[in-house]
Amino acid sequence: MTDRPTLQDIARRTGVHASTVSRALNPGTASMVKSQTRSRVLEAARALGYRPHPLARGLRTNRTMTVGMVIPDIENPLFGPIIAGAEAVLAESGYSVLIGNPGYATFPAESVITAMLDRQVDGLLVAAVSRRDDPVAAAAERGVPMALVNRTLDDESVPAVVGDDHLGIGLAVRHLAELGHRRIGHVAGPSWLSTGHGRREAFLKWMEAGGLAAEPDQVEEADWFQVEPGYRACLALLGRRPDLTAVVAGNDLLGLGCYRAVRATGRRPGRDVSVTGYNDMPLLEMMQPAMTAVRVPYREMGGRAGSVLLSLMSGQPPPAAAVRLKPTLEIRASTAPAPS
Amino acid sequence: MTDRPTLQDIARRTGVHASTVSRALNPGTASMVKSQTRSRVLEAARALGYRPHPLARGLRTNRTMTVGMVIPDIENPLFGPIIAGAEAVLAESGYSVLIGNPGYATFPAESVITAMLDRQVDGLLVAAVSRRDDPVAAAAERGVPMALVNRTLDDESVPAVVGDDHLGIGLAVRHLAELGHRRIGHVAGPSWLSTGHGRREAFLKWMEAGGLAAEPDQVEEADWFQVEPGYRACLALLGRRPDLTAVVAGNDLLGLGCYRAVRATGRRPGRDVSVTGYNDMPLLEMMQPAMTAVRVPYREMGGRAGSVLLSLMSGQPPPAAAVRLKPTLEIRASTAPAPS
DNA sequence: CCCCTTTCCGCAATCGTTTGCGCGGAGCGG
DNA sequence: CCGCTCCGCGCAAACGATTGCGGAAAGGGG
Repeated sequence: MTDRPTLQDIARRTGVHASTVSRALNPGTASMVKSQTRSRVLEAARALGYRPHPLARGLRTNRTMTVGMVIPDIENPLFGPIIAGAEAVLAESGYSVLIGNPGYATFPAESVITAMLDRQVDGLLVAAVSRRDDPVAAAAERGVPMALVNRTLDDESVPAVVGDDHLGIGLAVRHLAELGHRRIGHVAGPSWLSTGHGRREAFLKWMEAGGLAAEPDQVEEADWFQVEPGYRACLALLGRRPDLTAVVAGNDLLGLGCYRAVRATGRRPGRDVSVTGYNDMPLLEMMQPAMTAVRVPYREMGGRAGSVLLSLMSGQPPPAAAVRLKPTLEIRASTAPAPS
Repeated sequence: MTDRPTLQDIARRTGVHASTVSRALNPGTASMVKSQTRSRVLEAARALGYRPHPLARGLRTNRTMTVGMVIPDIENPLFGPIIAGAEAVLAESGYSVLIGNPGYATFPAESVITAMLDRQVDGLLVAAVSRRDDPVAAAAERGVPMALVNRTLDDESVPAVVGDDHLGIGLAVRHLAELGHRRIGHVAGPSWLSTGHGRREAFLKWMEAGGLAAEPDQVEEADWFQVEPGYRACLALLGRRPDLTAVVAGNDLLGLGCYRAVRATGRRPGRDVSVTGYNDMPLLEMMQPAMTAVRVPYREMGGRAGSVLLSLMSGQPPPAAAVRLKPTLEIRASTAPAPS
């Protein structure tokens, strides 16, 4: 609040011109200044506690050292680690993170994005994207450096950092197969999201690869990645196919919905019907039964996305393909040998 | 990315001076310009799609329309709703939210705060504060508009929006008393946090008020608001006082730790020993048994904090006392009549 | 001894807004 | 008809940094 020292102050103190001070302080132009005067400038700057004024600098250089991060619903615990990972990496390079939360209806994603661009952010990190998302693609088209996190566009026209869903679902299916399960169902997430779609495809592929039956009626789609829709979908699935001995859920919350559905049919999850989750969110191990789940490294995902964005902003070409992080399988009590 | 229209462009188009355009566009100075020219200016501005350049404006006015938000560990699901609530309210008034995450050891809170002040934020929202937090108090002393969320300072020298812990603990204790419990224990959070401290004090007060025994050995403090510390603390508590029939936990996670501790003594939570949580985080109702908990309106808390900050930034005096939001009690299966 | 190159640094413009100041003209009272 | 007060608007100076350009001094080669 008290007025901070400016370049002029340092200039007066050292008897040189402000432009020289600027050059001395800026690593890129430091070589244009005699090392002796440079050190005098640095000394004075340190003594006065000089901090470059970000707005003045940004006005001149068109860089704000700020990136925008668009998160669909922050309330989802999933995004905490992603934000934390990204923020840590970006802060390391001096960037700050502006977060925007397209509300349920209040602020559509488009307005959040334009608001951020108006604010002259240097780049964008978008966690909220459907398989075809026009505002996002449009912004990318306009040359704004940007990276997607967690979900991606169908055409992969924008660099993205996501989990390797194919691998992850494979871990779950193979684990169940090894336990002797042969009739396995899938409660899928919304097919208009890359995660919902991709995991469903992966499920069918892996079932086939394992020589297991993969009829269309073994898959039921939930409207949304939440407990209640998972419950309804799984209830429909089990009603149709009471012979299933295991269910691969597209998401942890869907998995919890499956618990309820299994119980509703008078059976016990983890004993009569095995269930696997996806994401491995916190406290999953506290459920009864503790849920076996595919663990996605979300914090690392945020960090990698930050790195990708950094390299984009420094002018480097985008990576050829989406970065896919390898998941692991956390085996707990919700999966057991198939009842014979 | 493509160069945006400036005041000059509008000025040229309407044949007036740029300063007139500025006045016409600015609500505060709009009365200084003839309404006819004003409407011509507005028309041209709309036609060109003019957006004021935030950096240029900020440089001149010393206002960035940005507030910083300091969150201790974003990974904690607790903070999602707080962020969402604050962001929604602030966005309504045109403010953007910059988030800072003092890492475990990488970036201390102080450096995060100074980084934000360097960026010329107009105000600060701090969710990470211990009962005595010097960097925070110092920044407030310097006149930076700021509000605390969720936790507060002992001396309440800084405006804060928190939950009413006294009321909340009262709900839990009275509920248990009505169920016939008379020997109730408390697993407290860290006493150096206002939440941990306040809830412990409230517990003792309410026990006394209810005519129930409140010996010091009925309280055990956990190192941290997490499951594992809660487990250890509750184990110690039950080891010392096997006669307790109920435990009030300082936090949901501590409550989950209590579940484990109760089971470790060969009893069943919710049947032999009742347990209450605090916060009512998502999925608590999915636990076995579903946990009775005091629900704190976190989203509203974030929103209120945003409002307080807005009024501070508009120059109004700080509210006399901390805003305390009323909690409610969600009664579930982890509390039952005391065994006779 | 002269000229050319290099090194170091000052000058001033620039980024896009806001705002104090002053000026011309219109309106009005005397 | 003069002088006063407003009203509406232009002028130019900020805000604090970066950067192209040019100039002075120093150094080196012929």
